[in-house]
Amino acid sequence: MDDTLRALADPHRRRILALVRHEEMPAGAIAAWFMLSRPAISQHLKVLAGAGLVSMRRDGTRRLYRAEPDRLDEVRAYLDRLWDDGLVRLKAAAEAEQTSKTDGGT
Amino acid sequence: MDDTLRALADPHRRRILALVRHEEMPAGAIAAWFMLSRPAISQHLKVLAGAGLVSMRRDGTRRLYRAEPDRLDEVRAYLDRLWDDGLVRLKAAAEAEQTSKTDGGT
DNA sequence: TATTTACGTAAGTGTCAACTTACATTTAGA
DNA sequence: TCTAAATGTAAGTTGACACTTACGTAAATA
Repeated sequence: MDDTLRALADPHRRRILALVRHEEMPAGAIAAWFMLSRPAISQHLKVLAGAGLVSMRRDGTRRLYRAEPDRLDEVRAYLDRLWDDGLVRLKAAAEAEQTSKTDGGT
Repeated sequence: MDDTLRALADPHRRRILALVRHEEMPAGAIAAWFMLSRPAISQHLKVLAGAGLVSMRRDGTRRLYRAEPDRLDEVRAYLDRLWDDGLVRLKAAAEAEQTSKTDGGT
């Protein structure tokens, strides 16, 4: 979830998500919409894929990306719980331990 | 919206939000839950306040913080639009949520 | 096999964000 | 007014991140 929210925190990545939300699109076509280098887009796509927000399939030399709605639904569910649920306190404590483990040195 | 999503991208700030989601809490009490310096928490609170996710009121020397649910509702609405340009999925979510409480939405 | 096309990866750089300690500010009370 | 308590602000350091250019890789084609 942490990866997902960090991925969503970037405006360029949100634009990419909007582009591929309903139809798959090759990386080059995505990059064409931005005034960034293609490698930059490639790196953004990698972040989005790592967060589970997009999926990829090969088509010859091209790579077609498509949004993954399930992941965003999970974000929505998480935000709902963050607000309404009492369980979040426990989860927050759990994340605290996980933070100190994986995120040992910032 | 950009400020809000960046604010939510930090695990410490999400923990703070969970702590003050339903009752106001002084800054010191919030900081007591973390293994961070109080200035660090103070800065996080500033970010959250700047994003409109928490509000503050003075009580003597203390400052009581409280979550602002409206802002998170806006985040959810934004994510809905990001996916479907709103409409279908938002309507379904609204109807699903209508059972628990009445929510006007935007 | 050599070349072209489409794309990812590596390496390097500048900027920003999340901490720290030290100090300033505001309010309560003796 | 002086002190103590609660908190915010300033200044500085470190690490992460979003870029860039240069290079590597996989698939189609001649």
